[in-house]
Amino acid sequence: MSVTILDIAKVAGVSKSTVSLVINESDKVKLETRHKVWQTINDLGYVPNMAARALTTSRTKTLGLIFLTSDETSLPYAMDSVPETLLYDVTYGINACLRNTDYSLLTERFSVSGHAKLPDLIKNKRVDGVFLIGGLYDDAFINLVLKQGIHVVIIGRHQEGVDSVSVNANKVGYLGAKYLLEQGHKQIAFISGPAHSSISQDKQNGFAAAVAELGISMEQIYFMHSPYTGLGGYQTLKQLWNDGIKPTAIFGGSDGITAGIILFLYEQGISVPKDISIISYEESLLSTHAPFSLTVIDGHKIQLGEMACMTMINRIKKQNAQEVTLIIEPSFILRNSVRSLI
Amino acid sequence: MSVTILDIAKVAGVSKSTVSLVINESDKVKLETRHKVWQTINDLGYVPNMAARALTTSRTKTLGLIFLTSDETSLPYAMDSVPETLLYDVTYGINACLRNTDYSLLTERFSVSGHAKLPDLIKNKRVDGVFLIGGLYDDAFINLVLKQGIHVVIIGRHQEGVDSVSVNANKVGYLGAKYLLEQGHKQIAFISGPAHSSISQDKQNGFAAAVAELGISMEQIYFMHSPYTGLGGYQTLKQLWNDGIKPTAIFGGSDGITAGIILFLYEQGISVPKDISIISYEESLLSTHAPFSLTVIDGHKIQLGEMACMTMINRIKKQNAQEVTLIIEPSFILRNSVRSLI
DNA sequence: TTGAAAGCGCTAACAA
DNA sequence: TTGTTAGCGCTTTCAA
Repeated sequence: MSVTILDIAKVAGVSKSTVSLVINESDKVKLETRHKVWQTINDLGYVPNMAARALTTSRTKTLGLIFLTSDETSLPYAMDSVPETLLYDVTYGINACLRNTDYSLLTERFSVSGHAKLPDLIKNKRVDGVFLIGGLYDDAFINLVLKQGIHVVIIGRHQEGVDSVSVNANKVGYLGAKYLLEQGHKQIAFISGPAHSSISQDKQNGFAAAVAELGISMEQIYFMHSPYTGLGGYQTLKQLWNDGIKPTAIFGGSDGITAGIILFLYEQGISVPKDISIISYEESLLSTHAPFSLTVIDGHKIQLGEMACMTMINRIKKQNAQEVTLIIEPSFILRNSVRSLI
Repeated sequence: MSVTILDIAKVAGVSKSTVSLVINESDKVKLETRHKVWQTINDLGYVPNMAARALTTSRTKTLGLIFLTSDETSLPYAMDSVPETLLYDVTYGINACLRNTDYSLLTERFSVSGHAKLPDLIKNKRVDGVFLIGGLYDDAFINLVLKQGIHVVIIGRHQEGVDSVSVNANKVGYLGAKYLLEQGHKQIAFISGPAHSSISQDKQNGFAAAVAELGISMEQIYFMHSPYTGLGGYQTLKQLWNDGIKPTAIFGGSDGITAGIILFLYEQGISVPKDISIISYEESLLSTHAPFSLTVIDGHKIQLGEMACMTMINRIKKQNAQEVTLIIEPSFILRNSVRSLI
C-alpha cells in the first residue's frame, strides 16, 4: 500500500538493508549513499512502519502511564473524589518531554484490588516501559510488574530498587509552616492528608521541624487528617470548628482539601485573608482558580512528569545503570491569602 | 522469547492457523479442538503479539486522541490559560468505554498553525482512528486528516461529512436563561465565550430564545464575549462593572470563565447568592470545587467521550455506514447560587 | 561499504 | 474442519 524501504531501495539503487542502515543513522554508510537515500525517502514520502519495526526489534516505542485508582464510584470531578490534578499535570509534563522523541504515550486506569492482575498495557506488551502513578498500590503489585521485564518509573513516591521521581514532602510542610510562623501565626491547623499516607506524615514532620526551628510552641498546632478530597477538607475543618478550635491560619495538604476548606469558611462568612489565613500545597487548576489570590507551595508536577520521562528514556538507553531516585524540591509561591499578625 | 501460536499449535497438536482461527473466534473450528486450544493457551499463558498482528492486518487496535491547542506559552492550569477540563473528562469517558474493548488510547497534543503538518500519531500510522478535540483547527486541517484514510470522530462540534459528537449549545443558553428569568432576574450578564466561536454564538441564541419566549425585555440583557479563561471572565466582568453595569445575575459560559467571575465578585466583597446570582456552564472540577454551591448547566463531558468512543467503534465495524451526528442535551443541576427575586 | 537472506509472530487465501 | 504457505515491513547477522 504505502511506501516501504524496498521501494526506497529500488529507486535509490541500493539494497533494502542499506536503506535500513541509513534510517537508523548508521555511520557505516558512505555519505554520498546516505544523501541519496534520504533524498528518495523525502521524495517518496516514506514513513517507517512501526508495527514491522516493533516485530523485529520487539520494542514498541510506546510508553504507558498507568494510573492506579480505587474502584471508582463517583465522578472524577466530584467533591467527594480525589481530584486527578496530579495525573493531568504529570501527563502534560511527560507529553512535553516525549515530543522530542519517537515515543508515544498510552494511558490506562487500573485499580489494584488484591487480584494478581496486570494492566492490559503490560500484559499485551504494548509498551516498553510504564510510569506508575497514583496512591493505591502495594509492593506485591510493583513486584508483579517488575517481573515482566519492563522498565518502570514510579511517580510521586520512592520505592527501593525502582527508579522514582517524587516531591520532597517534608520540605512542603516545612516551607508552609515556616512562612505562616514568620507571619506571626501560632494557632495553625494543618490538614495534611490521609493518616495512613507516609507522604502526609512527611509533610507533618516537616511542619513540626519548622515549628521547632523557630522555637514556637506546638500547643496550638493542629495536625489533622483527611482524604485528599474537597469534601474531606470541608468536613475536617467543620469538625474542628464544632470542637471550638479556631486557628488563625489553615494549611491545606492538597488543592482539593483546600477547596473544601474555602467552601466551609465562606459558608461561615469568614473571609480570607482578613479573618483567617490560608495556604495550600500543590499548585493546580484548583489553586489558580481559587476565589482569591491563594498562596501556595508548588509541587512542580509538570516538572515531575518531565523528570520521570527523562528518567525513563535514560533507563531504556542504559538498562543497567544504577537505580535513579529523583527528589524535586517544592517552592513557595507568594500570593495574597495570608495576613501578617506581626 | 515468549509463547507464540506455534508453541500452542505444537502442544495442542494442531496447526498454526487453527490456533489463529480459534483466537479470532472463528466458529469454523470444531468445538472440541477449540476447547483444546484454549486450554493450552491458558496453560502456557499465551498472549498475542500485537506488533505481529498489526503487521499482517495493518490495524493497530489503537486509537488516538488529538488535542488541538494553540502554541502554548503559559502553564495549562494558569488563570490565563483555557482550562483543559474538556480534555480531562472526555478522556475519562473514552477510556471507560474502551475498557471493554481491545483498543488502547494514545494521546497527542498538536498545534495547528497554518503549516500543512499531521500529528505524529497519524503520520506514523500508529492508530486506526482519531478523536479530534479542542477549538483550534480549520477545514484544511480536517481535510488533510481525512485524506489519510483514517477514521475520524470530532468531539465538541459538528462538521459536515465527518462523524461528530457535540453538545447542544443552544440549549445550554436556553436552559440557563430560562431558569434565571423564572427566578425573576431581568438584568443579566451572559459571558458566553469568544466572539468568533460559533458555539458561543449558539449559546447566546438559545439565551435570546428563552428571553423571547418568556416575553421579557432584552434591554438589560448583556451579551459579553471573553476567552474561555479565568482571566477572561475576570476582566470582562470588571469592565462591565467599571461601565456602571451591575446585573442581578451572571451566567458564565464555561467553568473557567465563572471562576474568574467569582474572583472578581469576592474581590469586591459581593457575596453569592445574597448580593448577586451566578450560574455556570460545564460541570467540571472547577464548578464542583467552587466556594459555594454553584448551580450549573451540565455539559455531560464524560458521556461525550463515551459516545465518541462508541461512534468510533461502530465506524470501524461498519466503514460505510452513514455519517453519524450525535448531539448531547445539556441538563440542569440545581444547587444554590441563584437567589429568587420573586 | 554494501548486499543477501533469514526471521520476528501473525493472518488469510487456498488446498486438502 | 484443518493444514500449508505466502507474505506483512523491517532489522540484523553474515558474506562479499
